[in-house]
Amino acid sequence: MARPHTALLDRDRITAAALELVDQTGDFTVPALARRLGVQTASVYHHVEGRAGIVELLRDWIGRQMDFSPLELQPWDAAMAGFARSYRAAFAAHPRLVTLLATSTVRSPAVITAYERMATVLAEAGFPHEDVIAVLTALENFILGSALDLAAPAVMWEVPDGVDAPGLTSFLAAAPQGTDRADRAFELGLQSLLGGFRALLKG
Amino acid sequence: MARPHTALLDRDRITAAALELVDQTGDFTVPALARRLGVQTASVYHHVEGRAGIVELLRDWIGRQMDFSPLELQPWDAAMAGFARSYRAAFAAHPRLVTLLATSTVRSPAVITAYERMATVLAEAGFPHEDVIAVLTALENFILGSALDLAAPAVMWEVPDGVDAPGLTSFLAAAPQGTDRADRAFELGLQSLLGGFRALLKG
DNA sequence: ACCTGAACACCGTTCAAGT
DNA sequence: ACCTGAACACCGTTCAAGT
Repeated sequence: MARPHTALLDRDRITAAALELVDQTGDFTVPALARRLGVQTASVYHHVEGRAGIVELLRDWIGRQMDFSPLELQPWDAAMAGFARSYRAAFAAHPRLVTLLATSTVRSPAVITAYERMATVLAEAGFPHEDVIAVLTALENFILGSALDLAAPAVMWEVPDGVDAPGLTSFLAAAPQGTDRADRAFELGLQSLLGGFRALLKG
Repeated sequence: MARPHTALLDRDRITAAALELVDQTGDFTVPALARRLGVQTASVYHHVEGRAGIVELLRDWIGRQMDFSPLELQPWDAAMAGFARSYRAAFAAHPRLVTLLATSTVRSPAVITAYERMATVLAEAGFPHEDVIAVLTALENFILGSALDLAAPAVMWEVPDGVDAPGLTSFLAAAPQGTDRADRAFELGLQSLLGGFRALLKG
């Protein structure tokens, strides 16, 4: 074939195919990607910088799925809650993407801009300047951990044979199941964290 | 050679070698592991159930590094804080292990027992039984996210070229650097989360 | 500029053969 | 029971050759 008149490949098509593979299998390989796109493996390398480049495409993509308009809410803790929910919701739609992107350095322009806005909001709310980053990091850690929880199997704690954990077992039975379980833990944790942040402002 | 009189391999030696590789390179492969142990790749498979089995060995190992004696502290929130610090400290000693184990299902007998104790402590402290799991999950999510933060490069937010984030940049400069940065965020988040949990008990 | 086919070093896993 | 050597299917990446 060699160079066709209309390109067979572009970064958007690569991103979409990679996302499908991750959604379906939890991971992706370059050959599987090429197969799905009806193209040779080597062709993919003309559009991205290796497999790592495809992971970066996915990282950018998920950043662009987030709705950051809640950042304009008042007061500051409503903005923060809205941001956190939007962040987690993007991953909730593609839970298996989380493990792939779980290294925490944030580079995505959209997400950086969102954190810039959050930082400003926190400073205006009266948080000491030297604490702003710690507050944001703590929130980010909680969101990321909660996103990972979405990718986990239905049960978070699996009591192995020979281990006696009657309390845990009965509380697991009393707790919400399925999607509700992760949602409930996220909301309870988010409210608690924000409540704690509010207390910091007064202290 | 074939079967030697004293076995060349056992699960402990495999675990130790895998841990060294992860500490040094951030990952491990079975051939590299075998090389380090002076053994053929195939030999490893007589002692573990594939590469996944080695990951399980590491998961068990890290669980056994945690000191759960703080769980006996009074009151309940001191126990919870001690547990969280012990959990994170184990990963702090081997930060690159976190990504490898970041899927959240907990199976390790030691860690399950610790959560059993936590669950009991929370119920005795007065938390509604249907909320116990959500409280534990929220804490676990925060700890896991914070552990991932330990494996991240020094900078959590990397402002890319062309993006303007003056606030974030200046707050990053005002915040603690290096190890202190992650420690500070963890402690601030932990205190906030526990503060929020305390408020739940009163409401 | 973009796609192909072939090549390379590497990985996870299995298995018959040896003690 | 435990280790080896060889084999297999697979992966990430490169590169010369074609349009």
